[in-house]
Formats: sequence, C-alpha cells, structure tokens
Amino acid sequence: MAQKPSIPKGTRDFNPEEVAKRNYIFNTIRGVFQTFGFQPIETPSFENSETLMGKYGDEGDRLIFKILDSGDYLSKVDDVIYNIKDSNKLTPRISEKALRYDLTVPFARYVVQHQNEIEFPFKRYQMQPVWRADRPQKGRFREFYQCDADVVGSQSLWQEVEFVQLYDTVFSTLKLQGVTIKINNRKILSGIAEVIGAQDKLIDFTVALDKLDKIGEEKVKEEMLSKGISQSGIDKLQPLFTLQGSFQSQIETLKIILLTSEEGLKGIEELEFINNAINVLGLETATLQLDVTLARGLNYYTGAIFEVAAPKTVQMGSIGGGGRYDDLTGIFGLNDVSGVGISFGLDRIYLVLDELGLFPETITKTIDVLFINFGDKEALFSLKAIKKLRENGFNAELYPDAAKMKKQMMHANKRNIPYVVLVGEQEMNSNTYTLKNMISGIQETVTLEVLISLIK
RNA sequence: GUGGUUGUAGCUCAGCUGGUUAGAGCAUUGGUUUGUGGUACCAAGGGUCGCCGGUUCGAACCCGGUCUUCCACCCCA
Repeated sequence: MAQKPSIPKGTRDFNPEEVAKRNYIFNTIRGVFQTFGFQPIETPSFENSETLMGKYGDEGDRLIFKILDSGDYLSKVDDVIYNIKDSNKLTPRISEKALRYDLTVPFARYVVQHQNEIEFPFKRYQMQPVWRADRPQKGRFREFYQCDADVVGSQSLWQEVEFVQLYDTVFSTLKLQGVTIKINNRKILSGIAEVIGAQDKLIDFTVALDKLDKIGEEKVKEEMLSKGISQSGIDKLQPLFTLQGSFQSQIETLKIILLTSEEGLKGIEELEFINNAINVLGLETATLQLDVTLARGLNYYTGAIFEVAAPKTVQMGSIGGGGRYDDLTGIFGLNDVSGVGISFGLDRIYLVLDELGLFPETITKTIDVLFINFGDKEALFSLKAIKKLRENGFNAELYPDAAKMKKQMMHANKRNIPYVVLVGEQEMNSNTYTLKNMISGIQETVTLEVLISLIK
C-alpha cells in the first residue's frame, strides 16, 4: 500500500466515466457561452508572481501556489534576507512565477496586454484549471476548473441581465432545477457603510454581514462591534437583519435605509433595472433573489455581485459567482475599461449533478457495437463490416483476441455495449451477421444492410 | 495557517478491554459450459492492517510524529 504511487492532496484522477460526465458539463456550458456570443481564449497555467500577488487580499496571497525558481535559487539571496527567516520577504527572492489562482485576473492582464488588438466590447470565455493552496474539503479542491465568461468595454447593465439569463440557460440545459441566482450590489453595501458611518470599514462590515445566514444576528453584531463599528451605526442596520420578502419589497426597505446615500441609491437603481428586465424576459428554472448579505470578491467588484446557490436539497457551497469590476484593468495600467463576468464551478456542479442523478445515461456509452472475435479469418471479415459501420457513423470495434466467448460477452456487458455481432463460419458462408441485443438478449441473423437499419 | 476526524484485500467494510496462521460481501482468475453475457454452483489467487518510531513477553488495537480523507474556522468555485 505505502509503496503505491499517489497524487497530492486536493487533486484527483478522472476515469473514463468521470471524464465523460465532466465533458458533458463542459460542452453544455461551452455551447451556451457560444450562443451568447462569447469567444474562447486561453492563458498560461502560471503567471509572473507580481501579476497575481496582492490581487486577492492577504488571504489570497497565502493560497497562491508559488513556483520555485530554477537553478541554484538560494545562492543569489542576500544574507540579510536569508537570515531573518521571513517567508514573506524571502519568497519573492526565490519564486518569480505562480500558478493561476482564478481566471479573472489573468484575463485582466490579457486585456491590458492585448488592448490594441482587441475589438471592444470584448466577450470572452475561458475554461481552464486554477490552483489554490487551500485545505481540501468536500467540493473544495486544490486543483479545480472554472468556466468564466466576461465582457469588457461596456458599462451597460444589459450585460448583467444577459448573465442572469446565461446562468438560467446553463442550469436549465443541465436539468438542474431549483438553482438560486443571488444578486447584490457593491454600491448598496458601501451606501450602507456610509449611512452607519463606517465607510472606512467596508470590508470588515461586509465580511461580518455575509455571515448572517451562518452565525445569526447576534454574532454578526458582536463581530461588527469588535471591528470598531459603533453601536448607533449597528442600530441603524436593524431593518437589514429582518429583510425578507420579494425582490421589490426588499428594494423598498433599502430605499428607506439608503435615503441619504447617493451611491446606495444608485445601487438600488441598478438592481431594479436588472430585476425589471428579468421580470419581463422571464427565467426558465432559476430564481433571481436579492441578497444584501452577499459580499464576495469585494477586492475588485464595484457594481453587481452574483452568487449561485445549488438547490437546497444538496449540501454544497456556491456553484458559481461573479460581478462587475470597473477598476480591474486599472491595476495593470489601463483605466476606464469596465468589466463584468461570471464563473461556473465545474467540479461542484459535477458533485451536485452526480448526487441528484442528473447525468444522462447515454454519455457514458463507449461504443455501439462490439464484434466477437472467432479467429483471424473471421476477424478480417468482421473488420470489413466494422469499416462500413464506422463510415455510417457508428462506433464499432472488434474484440482484439479470439478469447473465449464468455469472456468477450462479459467484456461487452461491463462496458455497457448495447449490441454484439457474431460472425463465425456459418455467417461468413452466407455473408450474414448475427446481431445480438445485449439488453433484451434477442438475436437475429441478417445482412449488413439490415443490421445497420436495426441498430439505428 | 488553527482545531478535530479518518486510514484493514482492487472496492465497501467487520475485527471484543492488546493474545495463535487478520475475516466477509462484491470484484478478479479458473472450472461446471471449446458459438452466447447479465442468474446459479465449485475452487483459487490477493493484505509488511497508511508510513516511521515508541510502550509491551506480545500491537491492526495503546502512545508520539508524519502523510492522506472528511469536518469546523479562515477564505472560496
């Protein structure tokens, strides 16, 4: 056991069935991305460290996988830095590359780097693995795939509307019902912070508010107090803790709270715009829900914030997220390019579909027909027929060895192959084929033309 | 990064308060059946009990460390 090779924690191998299921999700998402007009790009799996470091906060920096420099990397470190043994200071001296942490920052880098070649507004999608040096849990891996769609170069709120539709289309196509698309707006959060006199504590405030679901009202208030938010400010938040009801009624409550905040009112206006449009357009299976406690990715989101929750019957963190980021390319020196995007968590969607048994049976089928091998003469005869079948679009193969019939039939059984063809001396003499349906067990001896019509 | 949890055959798991050669089901291989699978019966192979060290006359079992799994925190897809 111990001598067996292994893979690093938080990573996985995928067997043929798992790859088929994953491809089903990939293909579905890719297809929807394309119908919405997005074009694919790819970026390297690792970037220069300075491209990634500092873009996700301190916590993010800790979770970025750093790549050790090549060669005798320690000899070039000066003695002072080496001797103080401070990892944060030493790391940049021995590691100038790091694995991609998400797809959004590399995309921002891509846009800035290729700004003169890109036709704006630019809609791109990207489906590639990302890496995080996190502790694995269920649905949380150190290597996982994100499927991102972003639009840069347009401030139009119609993009947000389209992204809500896109989420709905993907999950409807996957037959995953009961998905909730949560939406919030950074401007509302900063408006509230302004109203309670905690503009400078926006992040602390929202991080605490985000936990409302999990730890409850009292604990949230405690955390806010401990972060230096005043009691009088927290008192003003009271209506927020009991905020419920329809999208529109929550909006009305927020309007009262944010009466004095110009920015907050702007956020409300944006949310109303998106909600009104969606009400007219309708959604197939997803539900759009306003959630003021939603506060993800605040390091760069400036407008809408999205998060997709799996159906309540499944225990799973968010299966998608996204938002609007007016300033993202600014970090790389390109100002005034607004972007908005969403991401699908492929690995988590997989776990949800698997748990709910929503993968179609057909995706794991390998081939349509297996020819039993009776010997070299029969094999050659069979391969002629197999060639014809393949030309007709069937997946067909010959069992490579003239093994015992039982073994060959068992092989067909285990691989869920629906049809087996037997060609022995009798069939060869009469130029016919014995076709066996592996589900019903019924078999009949027919010509190749009839065989083709039977397995269609 | 903090705290906890898990690891026994290819897979799922038994294994009493430490006591002979560590078991079962499924799977695998062979046979009953040399042109018929999914059912049945018979037989066989397969384990340094995650790894390293310690306690003990004796360790799968107790202790320490380490890796892995899952969980909570942090954060997040």
